[in-house]
Amino acid sequence: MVTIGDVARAAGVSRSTASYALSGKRTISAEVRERVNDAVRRLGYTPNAGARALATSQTMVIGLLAQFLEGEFAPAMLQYILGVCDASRELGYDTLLITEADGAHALSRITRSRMVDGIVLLNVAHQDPRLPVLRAAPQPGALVGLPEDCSGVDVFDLDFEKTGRSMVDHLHRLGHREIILISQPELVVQRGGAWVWRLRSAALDQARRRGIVLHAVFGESRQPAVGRSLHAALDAYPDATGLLVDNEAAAAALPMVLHARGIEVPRDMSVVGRYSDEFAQLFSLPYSSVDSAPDRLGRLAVRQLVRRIGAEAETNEPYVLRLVAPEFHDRESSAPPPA
Amino acid sequence: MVTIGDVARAAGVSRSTASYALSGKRTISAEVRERVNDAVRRLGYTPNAGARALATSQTMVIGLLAQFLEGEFAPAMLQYILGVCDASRELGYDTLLITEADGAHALSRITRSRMVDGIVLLNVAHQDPRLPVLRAAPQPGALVGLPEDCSGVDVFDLDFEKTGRSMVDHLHRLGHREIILISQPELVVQRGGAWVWRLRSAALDQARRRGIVLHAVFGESRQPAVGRSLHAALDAYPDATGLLVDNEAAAAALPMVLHARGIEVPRDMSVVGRYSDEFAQLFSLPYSSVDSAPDRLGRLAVRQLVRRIGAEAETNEPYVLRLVAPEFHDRESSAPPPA
DNA sequence: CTGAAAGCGCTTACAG
DNA sequence: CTGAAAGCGCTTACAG
Repeated sequence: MVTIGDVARAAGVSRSTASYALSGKRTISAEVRERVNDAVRRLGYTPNAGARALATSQTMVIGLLAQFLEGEFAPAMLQYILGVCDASRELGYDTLLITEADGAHALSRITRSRMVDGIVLLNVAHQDPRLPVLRAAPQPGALVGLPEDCSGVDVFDLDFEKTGRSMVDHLHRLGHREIILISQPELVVQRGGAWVWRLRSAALDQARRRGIVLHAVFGESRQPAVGRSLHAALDAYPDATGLLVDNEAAAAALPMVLHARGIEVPRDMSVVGRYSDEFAQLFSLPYSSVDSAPDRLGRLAVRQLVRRIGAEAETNEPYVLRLVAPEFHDRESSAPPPA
Repeated sequence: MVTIGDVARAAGVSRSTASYALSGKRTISAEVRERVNDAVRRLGYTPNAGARALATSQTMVIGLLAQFLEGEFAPAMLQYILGVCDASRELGYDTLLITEADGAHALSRITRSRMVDGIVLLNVAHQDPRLPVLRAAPQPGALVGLPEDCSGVDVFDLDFEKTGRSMVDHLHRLGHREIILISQPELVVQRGGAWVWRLRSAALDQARRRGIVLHAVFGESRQPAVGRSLHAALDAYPDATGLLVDNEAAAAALPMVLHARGIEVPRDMSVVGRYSDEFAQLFSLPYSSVDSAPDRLGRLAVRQLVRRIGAEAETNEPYVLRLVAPEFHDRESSAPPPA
């Protein structure tokens, strides 16, 4: 293994000079710098990450805690992961991906062993058992997902409340007076998936304000249950003229279900979803939707995390709570209700 | 930060004794061991990963190189990633996830800086630019995907040739005499996606042997193109009675297409796919399929990689080339052709 | 059964 | 502008 000592010897300088020449942390004569760079190239030198981490207390690695929970749609998670991973790399960091079932335990292991400079938590629950661990850790953390208690961390999420209201308003404005909301499975809510009820209760409230009827039901996360639940909802509320879908699996299953029932969108039924554009494209979901922007949220979290890693012991910068406004993407799946 | 020195002091022993007590690498009196363990618990000690890596030359991290290429179905990749990640953790390793576009460059960075003990390459192409880099690296590597040259690495893949033959035979046995094969997009093949043409040419050869007609076409990876391409294939070969689908996006789009054309499976058309069971379940694809077993392949690769990391400089164990036999999962989507 | 010391490969004050 | 030395926190021969 070629070390900085080899480089120094080849360049005829001391190890410290070689190190400074590479880091640029002090002025080095052009000639010496050239000799060092030459040696680096000739010998194919790359600093040992472990040694550097030990000396600097910086690993240049970000820990990413993902969770694949029952009742959630795994492919949707991938987009957050890729956003975080790509953004990290652009800022000079690698990504340690943690998928352990016991997230709190994994987080403790990762942070205490100093494997990472910071943590991104995905899929944060209302009262997330990982949060106390994260607050106690020496590294900063950024969340994608809004928990009950945001203290000590930077938080990013879609504004689900505004999303719910805007989805209702969109259909109300077109003249719909009875609509259905398909949420995530009830299991997700029970587990503390606050985003689900945040959208749901805001939608219910907005419907009340507008004086229209909203039937809020929980969907499923897998076929064939999800298809059945859609049919059940449509059977239960035959007069509904609009459908709000806050559930990826349901959105993916919806075309078949509507087709089977001979329902044409938007002629017979208006539909508005809430999922990422990537998702919409992959499955060609022909419904207007609010973009859940997983890539963007992941990137925002990383950017703030890296800023905080850099700031470190500096002025106590206040923690960020950023709720991204819903962006509506029109795919012409809504219209006034049938006469 | 609490170090092993703190533990040693608290336990009233030397640092080496504390270290040995924790590693168990030499016999320590029960009493001392207890004192050390107590101190560890009281102080909340966890070894510093960087320091340990420096001392042992072992990072206990596996590098996972994924690629998200145009024309490929990203959600399918997730299952390989999770297989690798979970298997690594079970064997005591963490996973560094690399998604950089320039895989060869990233691989070089990761291996030369000694961030990882071994490498898993996903989505390996026929002539993969990452392979020369991997062979030159000091760490061992395991591949998921069969390249042209397997020297110096352990290789795991589905037996795509056998898969292609068995899919054809399955329909031939039922009496089908004209069938269509939908492969991945041509772009994937051009880029060196050998698995695509391995299945395809084996299927073509097997059809020839059986004396039946096989129309092999390339599909698409996204809607709406994928739906159009399915319609086009069905328009082009109206007498075909069987459909082989080696394309996730096409499989996901197929129910809608068949529905739209009034084709009932298996009454009017027999269908056999090639995708993971997880995928089939997520989208409730009602077609019999050969399981692409991403989770299993990822796990196999990791297990062999870890074995090789352990073996290290030992007897030159020969490299493994393991092609997993196709497993057929019957979902009753095939039957004799209509009279 | 235990301890003192060297060494892993870096970086960075401290001196000049 | 450069070098000799200390130190980051571990592990592991070497001695006893």
